[in-house]
Amino acid sequence: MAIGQKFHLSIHTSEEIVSDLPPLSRREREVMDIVHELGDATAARIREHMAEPPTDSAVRSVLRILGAKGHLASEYDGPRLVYSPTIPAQRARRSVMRHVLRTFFGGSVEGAVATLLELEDTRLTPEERARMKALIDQATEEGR
Amino acid sequence: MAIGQKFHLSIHTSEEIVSDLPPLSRREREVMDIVHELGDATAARIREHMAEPPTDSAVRSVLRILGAKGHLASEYDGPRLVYSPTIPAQRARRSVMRHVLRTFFGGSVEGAVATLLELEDTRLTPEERARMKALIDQATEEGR
DNA sequence: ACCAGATTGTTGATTTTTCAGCACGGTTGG
DNA sequence: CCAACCGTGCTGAAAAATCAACAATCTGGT
Repeated sequence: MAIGQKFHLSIHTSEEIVSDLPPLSRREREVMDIVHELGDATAARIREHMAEPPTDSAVRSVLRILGAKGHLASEYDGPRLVYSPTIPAQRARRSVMRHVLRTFFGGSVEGAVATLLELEDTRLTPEERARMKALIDQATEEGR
Repeated sequence: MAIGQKFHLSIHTSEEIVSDLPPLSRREREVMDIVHELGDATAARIREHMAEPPTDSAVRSVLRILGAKGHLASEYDGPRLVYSPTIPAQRARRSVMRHVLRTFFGGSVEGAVATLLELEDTRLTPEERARMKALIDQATEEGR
């Protein structure tokens, strides 16, 4: 992708309608996911997390493009660049949840919660359980 | 993509590790999402749901490729083909949730539930509320 | 039987994505 | 000082994805 080029504002594709940022290719999305998971990360660290990592320089290319597209911000930490999502984490979380809720659960919050609770590796402490119930009541109180 | 070709089993990219099916390109993912949302659908109906739909024949190309890749199954309903996901809905739901949970919520079920409940358009009936609380207790009882 | 319109699959050209090679700058330690 | 590294960004070539045009097939109505 020619870096300087104009992005004609569009579409999602899946998973997000991250505002009006250009859509992501496959590799780009993989990288974005990793950065979201890590919070922020260097090129090397990102590469470590890839299932079938290409060359180091290839990873950097993707990072540069993601920067140009406005999906990633970068900052120097000593000698090396650290990348992080431009979209605030909370907003990204909501956006993904909204999309998943709609696409896979027909909008049913209950269905989504049920699936979350049924995941094999779900372990709840009594505190979590209590807080979650409280959240449910609270949501209702607030007119939801 | 050459249709007859071998897919060397791999990776997700995001959103899912749908088993060992080949990964999805951007358009392909968009189409898959639509099919998941609709349950099943014809080419025309899928096209209607696209934000910036290409030609009808372009959509069909994608559908055919998704079929070849094993992501979609198709069946004739009278004159026309109806497409549906090969992966059972419940399995797809779990898979996506697992991915989102890990990528965006650091594995915190509580965090995910909180976001679900805070979505603007979340409206709960008293029954739903009650059932969700029951689900929480139930999950715990079952050693989770 | 025939036609108009709709549905499907194929092909090949164009655009995008993916990736490795290379060159440059900065750091470290011998 | 200068070699051996590490990190960075650019460039261009190979691979994949995207898409429209086309031809074939089927449907239903006249």
